[in-house]
This record gives sequence, C-alpha cells and structure tokens, in this order.
Amino acid sequence: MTSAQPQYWLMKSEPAECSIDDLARAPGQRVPWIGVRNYQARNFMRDTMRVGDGVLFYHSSCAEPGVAGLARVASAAYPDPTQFEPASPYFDAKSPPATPRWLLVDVALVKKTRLLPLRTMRQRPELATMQLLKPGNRLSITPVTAAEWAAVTALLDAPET
DNA sequence: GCCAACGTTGGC
DNA sequence: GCCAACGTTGGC
Repeated sequence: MTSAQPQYWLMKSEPAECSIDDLARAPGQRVPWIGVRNYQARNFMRDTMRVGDGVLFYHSSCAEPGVAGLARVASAAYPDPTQFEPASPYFDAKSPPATPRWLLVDVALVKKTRLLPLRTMRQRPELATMQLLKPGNRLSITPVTAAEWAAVTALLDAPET
C-alpha cells in the first residue's frame, strides 16, 4: 500500500517569532520550522509527514490566537541547525552532532487567510474533535483529520458572521 | 502575571 | 524504574 492519502497538520508558531506575514515575506515564501524541542512533535515530522501535506498555520501565545493561513510541508525532515548554535535559544548542548536529536521540515505558504480565532473554533461543534481544542493540549504540531481540515477551510472561506 | 497541564530530569 | 521537583506551554 503505497498510495498516499492526503495528510493534514496544525502547526503552532508564535507570531513574534514567525507570523504568517513573515512566512509570506520569506525567500520562496518558505521557512525551516526551527525550534521544535518536543519528541512527539519531532516524531511527526520525522516519521509521518510527507512533502505536500496540508498545514494549518496557527498563531499561538499572542493577543489573538487562531489559524492565520494555509501552508504545506515542503521538505523531508532534516537536522535543525539551531540545536548546534550556542547563541540560539534553541541550542541543545546534549545533541550529538553525528546523530542530531532535533529535526525540522520546511513549510511553504499556500495562502494567508483571515484569522479564524481560537475562541470561534471552540464554538464550532464540527471542530470539537481537534487535538488543539483538547484540554491541556500543548503540542506544537498535531495531526488534523480530513474532516477537520474540510471544516476549517470551509469556515475560512465562509463570510465572516 | 497567573496557573493548569504535562513533559523532562535526576536522585534514589 | 519510580516519582517528586522543576520547567515550559499557552490561554486567559
């Protein structure tokens, strides 16, 4: 079974670090997803993501958290260079250079959308299954089902109410 | 700034 | 391998 079903993800980014506008201004409208230091999120990038997977680009830790755009996975996983940069906040002294602990993928812009606020998402029963909305969720990368993706993109396309 | 949730660390 | 302490996330 090699046929690839489309896969979808939600990826959190602090807009003070990299906003949807920063992504739109980046060379090739593409950025390396630096800074993931959680094994579960790393494993998603390393083991499950494929080039072309859909990404909900989510703004976290900001005044208006929510989905700010659509993107796609643009590379296979490769070592996150910031783990070896002592001046970086993402430096990890324990990561062996020969077998880097932390990986990343490149993410490319598909389109900036209007903001779909977290508070709105919480009100939509069709989104209730999203891992993002589960109590205590902190994972910065979570899988999104095809049904959830369809529901989110439908809300983004719908006129604001 | 608070705090709940939860992942990681390290002593034993 | 247990588990308490600690650190981080991230909404509010």
